[in-house]
Amino acid sequence: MQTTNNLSPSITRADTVFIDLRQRIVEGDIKTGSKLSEPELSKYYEISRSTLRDALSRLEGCGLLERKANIGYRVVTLSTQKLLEIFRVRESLEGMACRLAAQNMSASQIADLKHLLEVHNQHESLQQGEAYIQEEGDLDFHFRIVMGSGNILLTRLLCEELYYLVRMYRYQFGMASPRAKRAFSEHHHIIQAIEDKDGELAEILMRRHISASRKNVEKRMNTL
Amino acid sequence: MQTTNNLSPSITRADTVFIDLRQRIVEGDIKTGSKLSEPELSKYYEISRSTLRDALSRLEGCGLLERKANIGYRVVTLSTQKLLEIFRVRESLEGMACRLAAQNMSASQIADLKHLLEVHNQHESLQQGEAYIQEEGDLDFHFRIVMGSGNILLTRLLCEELYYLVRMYRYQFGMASPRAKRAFSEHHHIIQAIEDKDGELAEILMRRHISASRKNVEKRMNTL
DNA sequence: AATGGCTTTATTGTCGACAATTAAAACTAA
DNA sequence: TTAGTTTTAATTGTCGACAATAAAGCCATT
Repeated sequence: MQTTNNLSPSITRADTVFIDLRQRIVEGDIKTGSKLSEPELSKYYEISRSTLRDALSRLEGCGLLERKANIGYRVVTLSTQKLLEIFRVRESLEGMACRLAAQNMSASQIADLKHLLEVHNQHESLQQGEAYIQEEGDLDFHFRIVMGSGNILLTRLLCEELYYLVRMYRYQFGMASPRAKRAFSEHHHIIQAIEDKDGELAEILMRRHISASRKNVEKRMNTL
Repeated sequence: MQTTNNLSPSITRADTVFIDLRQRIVEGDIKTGSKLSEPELSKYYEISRSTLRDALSRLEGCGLLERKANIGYRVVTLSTQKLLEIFRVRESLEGMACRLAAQNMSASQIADLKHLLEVHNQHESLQQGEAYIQEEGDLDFHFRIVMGSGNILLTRLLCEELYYLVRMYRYQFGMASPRAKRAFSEHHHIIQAIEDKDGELAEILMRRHISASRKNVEKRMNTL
């Protein structure tokens, strides 16, 4: 029997351009607030404007681009205000994700996550102050907990929309978090609550964890 | 000086089709899970496939359509499982919105909201059991609180993505909530907390309010 | 009759060109 | 020179057509 191959990638030109543009925007290669010229980009990627616009519309869906009728697409502008808004949304969504993860994560998933934490701890002690790896590790931790929630909608909102914005801020605002060790400890407490199947505590701890990062940004903002 | 008219609507063909399709999908005129034929729809609206696809891509961004490469767009399918996921997300996001609304809503905004509640109460006592008005009123209440949060990202996620899905479920699952009076009372308590600037309580009450709806669906699901 | 492969048809992906709108440049008048 | 207006150029919105892929129909074989 020929099973209807539901997992056929069928990668399309617009897909590859979408992924490449997304990376260039997140990493700041295409500057914040800059206008995207359709003729220019279609020439760059050697594709037609139609397929480019397909890719651009998806990037708008991710919240990385903004569009005005008859004017065109612009890369979103970053601001401390918007960053604080993201923290608020993450606090609520990831708090819920953590509560659900405590209910739904399997023993092996939890074991994997604990192992991941150990690996990150090794890295941290080896290359102390290496902010990049640290931050990527942090996001990896959060990513896995969201996946562990088993809530597809929640996962889509966080992993396919917000996290690209989060990475964009980290790249371009360069937040070398001074709370590395504390963050690691908080991660440890969170996973303990998940292991104990204490969803209520897990949510509280995750919310505090993210809220602390937000307050950290607010504090720095006030000193500037 | 000619101020650059930033508020020029510049309504485009794709915009009107987008809005019309959105309504037809939400109200079930275009059936859940059905495949959208681009040639057919472009003929129906008397537009080219290009501008139709523009509208469709935006509907995908709203979570009303799903797309597979080389296969096309389908209206999302509804399920109790997905509805429960929406409730979880709403519980977290609207809880946060309510907390922020308690901090940020102006006195006049709060007064307007209280007035709205009274109007809804009148309607409810006049046309008892008229589920439609009741449900629309409920969503209007939630809508205003989200707006009152002052968090643009939060507002975008809820009002431009989730609420259309919520209305779609209400139209097509026809949830004549048996908790009308209780819901009204809960709304009253929530706005009281907001008026008292008690963000923590406001969040708890809103979460309970939404959680109760979710449990209501879960209960009904078990009896079927 | 049912299954597997092939052919045909239809749909989506991609392309280039024209029309409508906006932004820039050039021009005129004070 | 500067403000306002007109003209020009560039960009986006829209269109129809072709190519690539998937679905449907057909035939042969078991």
